[in-house]
Amino acid sequence: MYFLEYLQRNLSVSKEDVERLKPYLTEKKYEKGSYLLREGEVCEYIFYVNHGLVKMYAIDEFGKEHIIQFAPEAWFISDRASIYKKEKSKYFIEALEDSSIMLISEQFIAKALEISAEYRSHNEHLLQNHILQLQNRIHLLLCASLEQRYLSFMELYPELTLKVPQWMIASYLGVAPESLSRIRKELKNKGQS
Amino acid sequence: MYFLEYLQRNLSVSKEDVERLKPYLTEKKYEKGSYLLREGEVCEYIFYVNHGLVKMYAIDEFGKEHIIQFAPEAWFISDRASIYKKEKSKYFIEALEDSSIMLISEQFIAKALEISAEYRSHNEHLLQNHILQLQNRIHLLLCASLEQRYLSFMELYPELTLKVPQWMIASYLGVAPESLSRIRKELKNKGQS
DNA sequence: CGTCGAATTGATGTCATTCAACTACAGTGG
DNA sequence: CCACTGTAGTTGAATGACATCAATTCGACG
Repeated sequence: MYFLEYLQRNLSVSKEDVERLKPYLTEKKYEKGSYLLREGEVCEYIFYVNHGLVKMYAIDEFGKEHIIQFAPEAWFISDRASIYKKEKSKYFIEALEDSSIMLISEQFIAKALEISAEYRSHNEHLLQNHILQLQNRIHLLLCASLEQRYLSFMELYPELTLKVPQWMIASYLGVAPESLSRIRKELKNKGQS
Repeated sequence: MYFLEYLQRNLSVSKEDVERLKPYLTEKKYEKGSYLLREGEVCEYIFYVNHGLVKMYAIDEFGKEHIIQFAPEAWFISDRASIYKKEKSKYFIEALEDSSIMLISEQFIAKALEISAEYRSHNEHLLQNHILQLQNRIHLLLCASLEQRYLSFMELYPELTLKVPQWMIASYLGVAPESLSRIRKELKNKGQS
């Protein structure tokens, strides 16, 4: 159970505590193409990717997909808006590969916050990090050229640059796949000259 | 002291606790056009707007301003990335009107977290809300047309639609002021017909 | 009334999108 | 083993949306 390893490594949670928390966790396998969350459902879990790869995306009024986030191994992903406000989600979360996912329920979080001061600060750390991520994304969308955004994508997700199809990266960056293709060509030429 | 009112109203913090926390707070007046934070400085505070109006923005490589957030009365604003990681900020925070700002130091937050379980959940609430805001912004930037973004700006900041100059709204939306002007014209025509 | 910044408008330019054609490659079934 | 199919990626041409530039109007304020 990779998530519990993660907990023990990062938080030095005792074995007894781990045992007490286990009932609030579920490990679930998802096949490639299956959904962790669908638009219109209320999100119930924070998902931790033990193994595999997952994307979260929205569909716009024209039926176009816009990728909000990727979550490779050891990342968290979730629609916090939906969990927090018990609203229907606007997003899909879908497995891009066969994946093993840890479903972290609200009860788990409540219990863990209660038991462990360390978990409290860890939870805050996660929230803070999420904010940094999102703020950085906004910064890039507002201030940076497509080229810069692509370069910083490769920094953020180096493993993914080769693994996921290019049209998904384009969707994440907010451009048409053809445009990304042209940018990559330019970058190649720059690199040579 | 409006922020303390806010605390007492939202958190039923006792008077004694308020007294204990006061030393970690500063109220400061900022004149229109003065800076709460400059690019390159490390942000030390969460700012709470007792009264007035404030904007946070970045300057891109061409010298263009991009507004990340507005904070009217009773809003919080800060560069959490800078506070949290003790990094130099990429942002400016500037008063758009003469403003009264509460400077909330990290010591304040640490103390309050220690003293009050209620403050802990309040703090989490703030972080969650910030995430919702940011995620919504990203959603709009990726999925929505300029027109939709403008409409949802007016929903989010109804007071500001008239108060702040249009070119700032354009900057917030990520377009040229001329483009926003044309969109507004279209909206007017639609409304009539 | 004159000045300055903001907003509008029109003309033009630029960049990304769209559409379509074509290549490359993987998987399928004869 | 080879055609058949579908998906991804590239490329070119046409289109469209927004940016830019310049001129003008509007409105607040001294």
